[in-house]
Parts: sequence; structure tokens; C-alpha cells
Amino acid sequence: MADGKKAGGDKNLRRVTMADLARRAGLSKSTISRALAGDPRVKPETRARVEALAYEMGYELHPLASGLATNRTFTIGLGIPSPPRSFSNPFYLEFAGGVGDWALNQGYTLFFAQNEDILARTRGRRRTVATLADGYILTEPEVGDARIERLIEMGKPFVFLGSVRPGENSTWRSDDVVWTEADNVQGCKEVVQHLIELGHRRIGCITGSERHVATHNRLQGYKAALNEAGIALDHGLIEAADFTEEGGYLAAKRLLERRPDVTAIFASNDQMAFGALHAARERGLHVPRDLSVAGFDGIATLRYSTPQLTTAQQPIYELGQAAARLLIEQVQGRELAERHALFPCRLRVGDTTGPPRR
Amino acid sequence: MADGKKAGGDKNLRRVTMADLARRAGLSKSTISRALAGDPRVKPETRARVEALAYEMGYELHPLASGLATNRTFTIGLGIPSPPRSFSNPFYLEFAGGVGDWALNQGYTLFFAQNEDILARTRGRRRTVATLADGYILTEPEVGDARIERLIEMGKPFVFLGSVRPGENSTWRSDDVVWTEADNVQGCKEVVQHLIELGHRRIGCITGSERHVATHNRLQGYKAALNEAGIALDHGLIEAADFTEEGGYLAAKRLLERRPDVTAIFASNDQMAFGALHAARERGLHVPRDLSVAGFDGIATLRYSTPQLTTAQQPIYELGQAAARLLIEQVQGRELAERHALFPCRLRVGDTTGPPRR
DNA sequence: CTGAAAGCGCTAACAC
DNA sequence: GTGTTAGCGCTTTCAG
Repeated sequence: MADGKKAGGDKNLRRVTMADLARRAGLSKSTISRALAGDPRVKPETRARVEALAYEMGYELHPLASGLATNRTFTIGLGIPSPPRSFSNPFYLEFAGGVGDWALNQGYTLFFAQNEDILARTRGRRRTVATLADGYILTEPEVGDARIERLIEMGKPFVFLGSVRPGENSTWRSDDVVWTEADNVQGCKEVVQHLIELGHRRIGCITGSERHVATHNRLQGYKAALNEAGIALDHGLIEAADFTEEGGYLAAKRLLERRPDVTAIFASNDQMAFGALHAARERGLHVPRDLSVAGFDGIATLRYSTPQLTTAQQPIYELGQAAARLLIEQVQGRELAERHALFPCRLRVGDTTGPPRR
Repeated sequence: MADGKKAGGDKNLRRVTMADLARRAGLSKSTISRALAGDPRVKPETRARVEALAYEMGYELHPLASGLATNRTFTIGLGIPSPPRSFSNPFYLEFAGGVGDWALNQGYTLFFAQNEDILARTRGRRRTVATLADGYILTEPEVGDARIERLIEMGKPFVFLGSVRPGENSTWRSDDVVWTEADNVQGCKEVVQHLIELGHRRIGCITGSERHVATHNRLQGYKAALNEAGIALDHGLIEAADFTEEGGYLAAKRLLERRPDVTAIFASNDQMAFGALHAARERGLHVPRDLSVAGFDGIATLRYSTPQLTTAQQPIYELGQAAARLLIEQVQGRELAERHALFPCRLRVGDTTGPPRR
């Protein structure tokens, strides 16, 4: 009974608890708890006394204990992208910056959780604090995203980065889910329109993976632009990839191999566009003289790059802030004015697009 | 007694607990706990039965409860930069990427905590899970950093990004503290040597804020280079700023105003260098013809920028990984092979430096 | 190999 | 206003 400490970092000082304060103050734990929580029922002078004592004794609220009792942790979880993308991809980090700035500012702690930890049928193994957040921000929505049923079942509020789309047997509708998004259809459409205006007719399209909602929306923008311009859709010009630079590189290579007649490539995100630039260079094609390349996203990494990539700018940081805002409002039980926050994209013409070679 | 739920996200389904499993399995809570934890004392077939049941009933370990009992949370906290810098500054996000990739990969959850939450004399107010991490990674060490005493007192392992330096009445020595760092002195020295080799003699230096250790180390690199080249130190060429782009801009402006004779500016991080480029442009100075500008860090944002900034590249992402590794090893109670991880910087000559105008 | 019981630190009815 | 009493869900001696 000497010093009954557990594992963890404790050296030998026992943590000061409310019981200690109660003893020293000659009050009950409840009163201490109320005083510290600012409960109006406790007499102002008592509260002052307790606060002073707490400070003096170096007392600190134990968040786990408090959380266990109240079922709130004042934390929000941010889902991280799944492979082949990673935590540290530029788009994500910029988004996380917006989320983090907002959340911390509101007194919430932000943590990162693997998507699987949220879905987790953990079989009781594996510990993670992930299930404990007051709410979640999730990225990379998939068609018929299984996380949604799960989250609804958990009863925790959540926000998606990107609009969602139900699958065959989803029990929810897109409108029910709270999300924030830059208008992918409009943005991609503008990029492709820009290529068309330059005179391109055979425009390759590198898409993300089939299962992501964003892939479909971006492809839709591509198709819409062609359609409006009266250009027939040519499926041979569409090449699937995975939103990574490497994937974009490989896709562009395949495309250029198969269809040397393309005069422009629209990659549905900047990283793939960057990969496509590589592929073009490798084939000895000059950009934009021999081939135009355009992307989508407007990631900060490439904002100062040379050559300037033509792209549509998503307000990435603002999306992060909006996601955090929508989530925290829900967590605090406030009624949401709007369940969706849709931002426009802005076409940014750079040096990688020009008229097709004659 | 109908459905005694608390606040939080719970809709109406009660969470499956170990007690539920115990009841259904005809075992005690203790056995369930042991079985799920993989305790060798429990009979293999019992364990299998429990695991199956847990899976079937959708049981999940409650991390707060578990954490409260064991005093370990399997989370690590990452301190965020203090104003005027922010969560979303490029250097930090890239570093966080390295930390996050490593930590998540090791089964740890990463969360962000305001530096104050760690120091926190909270007076018992303000909840945050911050005090609960199994360990911390802290950034922006200051001279005589007060967080260190606090962390030692808490008995939690921690790692600093950047070497530390004790103050007047610090009770610790730099060697006692675990840190990871890119060699600031060497890196900055190389940058300044590069300027000297180009022929510059009056080289301005824009520093970070006085209180940060990094500021001193970088200044030391600057001085060392001058010294070796036999150039007398001119204090009038040194201008203090705060590591932000805005701060760098203002400092460069003041410097150019006061000392129009400078032919080169070494800014002790890239963001300030970027600000200095602005200031130069504003004064109608052509870079590098009229003025050379060099930075330090090698942030990703500027890695593809135009003009290419001359700088020294820190292995930022790797520093993040190293920090996470050093921390997790400590958390797991393993003995550290080395308490410090020092990385070299690599000079990257860009387009912003050239010989001084005659 | 399994169970009983105490306890981690805090909160929330419910009394007085 | 303040105290009493149960928990929150899990882990861990201590028995057997």
C-alpha cells in the first residue's frame, strides 16, 4: 500500500485529486466539482476559496475520469486518408490546417484517427481513443460509404469533406449527411472548358479511383464541358488512376502510349497532373506546345511552382474551417443553419496549357 | 431507470460492455478482460469463445475507461506552434506529417495540444485531454523552456523538435533532454558561406525571436561563416523578426532602409526570406542582380517556387518521423540508443542569389 | 485457470 | 448551498 502506482509515466508523485481538495477544504467532492465547473448553485465565496486552493495545490481535472463520467471529451477526430494516399499529402495537410486552427481555437483538441478505427469491428482488441471523440470529420467519401451507417449507429455527429453518395443498399440519403465541399463539378467543368476554348478536342482525362465520390463528380464536370461544346465523349480517352502523383504518371504514360493523338490532359487532381507532366517530359513532349496539362485542387505546394500548373483552386483551408465549424456546432447541440457548405472553385490559368499544336 | 443515458452523442443504444459479455458468457468481467487482453493465464478455448462473442455482440473496448484504469492512453500529443506562427505553417505541417505517419503506423493516436495546455496551471477549469497523452512532442523550444520542468515533474516522456538550452535557473541540461534536430549551425553557416563565396561582404541577417533556441543557433551559423572568412561582425546588419513572412517583410524593409549598402540578406527561415523578396521587389530591387536573398528550412511550399529560393534543406519529414520514433520508444519503456537525433542540412542553391553588383 | 471486490477520478441524481 | 451515494467501464490485486 506504500505507493500503489500503475504503469504509465508516473514517477512517484501522486496526482492531486478532487478528494484531496475536498479534504483540505472541508467540503465534499461534489461541491468541489461544482465549484470548479462554475455551477451557479455554489456560493461565490466558496467557489473562490476552492479555486484558490486548486491553484495552490496544483490541481488539474483528469480528462479521462471526467470524460468517462460525462461522456464528452472535448475532442474531435479527423479521419486520415487511406493508402495509397497518406497523412502527409499536400491537400490533406492544408485541410487539416484549417480544421486544426478552428478546432483548437474553440477549445477542442484535435486528433487523427485511421478510418478503420472508426469503422472498427475491433474484436475488442486494439486500443484507440478514436471511438471517444465527440464527433468526427471524415475525408474521402466513397460511394455507399460504410462509415456512415456506423456513425449514425454510434449517434455521434460527423461531417464529411466532400458530398456523399449512397450505394445500392445505403440507408441514408446525401441530404441527410452534413458535408462541406468545393464544387467539383463546376470546377472541373471550367478547367475543361478552358482547354476547349484553347482549341482542344481530344482531351484525355485521368480520374481517381472508381470508389470515391469525388472521382465521379470530377468526371461529370469533364463530361459536362465536352457535352456543352458538342464534343462526343470518347471513352478511350479516359484513364483511371488513384489520386497519387505516381498513379497520375503511370496513367498518363498509358494514355499517351495508346492515344498519341491527345492534345491535352485533364488530371482530376494536381498531384496526378504533376505526374502527367513527368510522363510528358519523359516522352519528349513539350508542355504546353505539344501537350497541355491541367489539374484540379490548387494545392499550396504547387502554388509557387514552375511551370505554373493550370488548375481550379479549391478553398482548401476554408473547407477545413467550415468542416470544423459544422461539426462543433452539432457537438454543442446547436441546430445547423445549413447542412452543407458548398464553395466555388476558381480557375487558375498557368503555363501548362496552350493552344494545340497544328 | 428506463434508459439512463448521459449527454454526449448517444442516441438510444447502450454501448455493449464487458459486463454484458460476462453475463452472456457465464464468466466474470475479469476473465473477459484477461481474455481480450491476451493474458496467457486464460485457457485458449475460453479466449476463443470470448473473442467470438465480443465480435458477435459488437463489443468495443472503452478507451477512456481503460485509460483511467491503466493510466495509458496510446496517444501522443504534438504541441502546436504559438502565435504569431500557426498550426498551419508549412514547416509545421510537413513535420506533423512525419510524426503522424509514424505514430499511426505504430498504433498510436496523434493529437494536437496547445502548448499552454501542457504547461497549464489550469486552476481546474478547462477540460482537455492534453494532459493524458502517454508522451509529448514539443516544438519551438525556448531558452530555459519552462515546459521542460513541468514535463519532468509530470514524469511523462517527451521529445523536442530542436535542441534545447537551459536558462539562468533551469534545473536540467541540454543533454538530459531528448531532441531531434537538423544541424542549424552548420546549415546556416553553409548558406552564408555560399553568399560569401559569391563575393558578398555586407550580408544582412534577419533573425527569429530572441527567446527561441533556433534563433541563436542560426545566428551562430551566420557569425561562424563571417568569422571564418575574416569578415568583421557588423551589428547594424542584424535585424530581429519572428519567423513569419510578414515579420520577414517588415524586417527586410527596415534593414534596406537603414542600410542600403547591403548586397545580400540571409533570412533565418524560408518564410521570412519570402517576405524579404517582397520587400526587395517593393523597393524596385532586382533579385539577385541588386540583392541576393537566401533562406533556411527548405519548406515544401517553396520547393517548386519561382524564383527558386536559395536555402538549406532540413529533412523536415524525417525529423517528424524521428521525433515520433524517439518518443514511442520511451513510452514503451525501451532504453534509448541515443538521446538526440541530429540530421545534416543540405545547401540548395536557387535563383535568388548571385554575385553582388559592382 | 477463474472469480470477487476494490478502485482509477469525476459527475449527477437525489436528499437535506 | 452542500453532502451522500451511485455509478461511468475497465483493470488488477488477492483468493482459491
